[in-house]
Amino acid sequence: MLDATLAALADPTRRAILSRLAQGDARVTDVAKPFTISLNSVSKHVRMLERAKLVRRRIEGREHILSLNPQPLDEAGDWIAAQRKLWAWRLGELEKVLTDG
Amino acid sequence: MLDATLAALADPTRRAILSRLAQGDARVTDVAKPFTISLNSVSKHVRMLERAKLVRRRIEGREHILSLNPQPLDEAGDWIAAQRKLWAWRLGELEKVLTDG
DNA sequence: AACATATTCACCTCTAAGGATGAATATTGG
DNA sequence: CCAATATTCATCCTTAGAGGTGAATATGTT
Repeated sequence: MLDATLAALADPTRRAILSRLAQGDARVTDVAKPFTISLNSVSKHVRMLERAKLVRRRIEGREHILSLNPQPLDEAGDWIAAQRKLWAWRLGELEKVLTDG
Repeated sequence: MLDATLAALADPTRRAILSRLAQGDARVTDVAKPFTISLNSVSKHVRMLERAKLVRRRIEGREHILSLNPQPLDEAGDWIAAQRKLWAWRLGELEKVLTDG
């Protein structure tokens, strides 16, 4: 699942959509407002965020209300945190070898 | 810079390459060994990792030695951590409203 | 000089993503 | 019923990525 999550996060438009939703649930139109691109393009971005399960949609009449789902972000964060630790350890060992022995 | 970093991390082959390099510097050929795809394709993945500055290359004779650069990973990790906090806060507030208010 | 090794370059194919526009669908409000 | 609103569907264009193969380049070895 990391694939879809990280790919979804790689696009600045989608990150902006997520930031918007972090302030509260919103309709597709609301979310699209700040962008210069077409509503249709925003709709596609939203669909990708849904595919990555970062965003959920509930339909109320003709309005689609979007909300965040933190789970995939947690997973991605955990993976990166684990790598950070590994890398830091590895670079620390290297340092030891260079200075101490 | 987040764009390139997250896009680079979105591919499983590239994440595997990074994991390999976390165990120690290695040549392009070494890094390519576990994969069934061609050396050429791996070389291209390495180039993308370099573009994202996650990997550095030093040339020793005919060998290109690859090593990790943790900085972009730190930035990506920080962004995700910040979002996680924001989202958690937002969902916490929502919870309050639902139960208490 | 000749050969092997390490890596990239130049192309080609296929698929997916990002953008646009115009039409279709569903719902709400007079 | 009819018009406006909210959203997606269908289609098109362009660009980038992931994969492949074969040739080119550079270095090391005998």
